[in-house]
Amino acid sequence: MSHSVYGRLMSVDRNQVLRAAAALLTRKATATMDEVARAAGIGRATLHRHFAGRDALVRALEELGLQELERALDRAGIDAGPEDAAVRRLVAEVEPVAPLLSFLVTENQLFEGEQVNEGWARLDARVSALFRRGQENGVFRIDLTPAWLTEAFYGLVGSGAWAVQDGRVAAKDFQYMIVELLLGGARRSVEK
Amino acid sequence: MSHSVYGRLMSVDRNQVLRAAAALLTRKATATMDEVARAAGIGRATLHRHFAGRDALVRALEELGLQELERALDRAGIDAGPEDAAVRRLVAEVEPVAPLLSFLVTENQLFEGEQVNEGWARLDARVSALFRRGQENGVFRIDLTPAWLTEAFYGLVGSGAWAVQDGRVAAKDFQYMIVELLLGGARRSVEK
DNA sequence: ACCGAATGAGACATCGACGTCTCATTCAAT
DNA sequence: ATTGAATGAGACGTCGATGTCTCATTCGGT
Repeated sequence: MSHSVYGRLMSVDRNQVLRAAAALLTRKATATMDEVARAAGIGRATLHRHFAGRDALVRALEELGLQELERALDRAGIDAGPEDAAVRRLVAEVEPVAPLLSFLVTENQLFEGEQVNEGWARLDARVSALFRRGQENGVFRIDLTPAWLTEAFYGLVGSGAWAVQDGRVAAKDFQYMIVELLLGGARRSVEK
Repeated sequence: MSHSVYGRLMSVDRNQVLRAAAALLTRKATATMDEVARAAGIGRATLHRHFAGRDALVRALEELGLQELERALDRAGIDAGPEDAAVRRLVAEVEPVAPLLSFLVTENQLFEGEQVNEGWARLDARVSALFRRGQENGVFRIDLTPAWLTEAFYGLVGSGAWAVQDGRVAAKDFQYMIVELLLGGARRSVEK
């Protein structure tokens, strides 16, 4: 018997395949199943053996992304300390998942309300709660709704990921650019 | 002879078809040519008579979007007066085109550098120049590159459009939410 | 060295969307 | 009323991607 991680025989690392798929689909969202397979270094048939179809693959990616995002939220310690610092930590932790997040957000827009993974709601709730707490503690302005700040957070992370990908922004500046704009805005401020 | 606008016989208003297509594709980027035709109230055959194929349709939408964006830039009077006020006017003028802009930006990401309309470069240059001028005049912070501010501008406009579409943000708050976040950021400021 | 699971390569049928074409019909101009 | 352009509906054929299947091969465990 050669049982491994989940009690199943596995020569190809499911998680590694997902990584490769994420890396490719992040750059080319319309990539073929065949292209995904090649990118993962496996045959198309094998890819199908692990993921029933393109849908299943995307769902698995969604699951992976949500897990990593939740973990990023955990590591960032969203619920403790000054909220602006928490946002800093959040962006830092989210950076590695940024491209995947961007892909999934775009992909979700296509679903047009079919059946959205409830994980997104939980994620939104956590991020939104951070901004709300910051408002209650007088750290964030109250005229921008938590829902919008959450949305803007996703948007900026996505924009940042693409900007880095296209070389319009240096990878090392990713965190700084996003955090500074999200927290401080573009206008020159007397404080700080 | 029934010559009309551009010297051709036209029963269907080409521009109106483009509007309908934009409205639909904005919501459902993967819409079929048939769906687009139905949305425009015409037959699929007629749609093909006006736009050789899906590519041609998207290109036409790109052209339309670029024209409207350029006009929005013109109307906003980007080159005059305080730069922060100019950004306000810019967002206000861009709002009607926001969904289409969002669609085109996403669509362009798929092209993966094939042949991008040079119009985007011109647009980027104009917006970027606004931010740069603002920096030179001490209105905007200099630690955020104009390229990134431009990118963030697109991103926030897109996020805003989707947030409104999904009802997460009130349509009337669109401009305010974007402008305030882009200019002032989320952090509570002593000034203002 | 052996055995069986897992893989890779390819063949195959299917399906959806596309692009083209035909033909009857509508409609505006004359 | 007549004419011709333009449209709508539908029939095709085509193509790319998908999903399934088979079979030879590889590879790890024993």
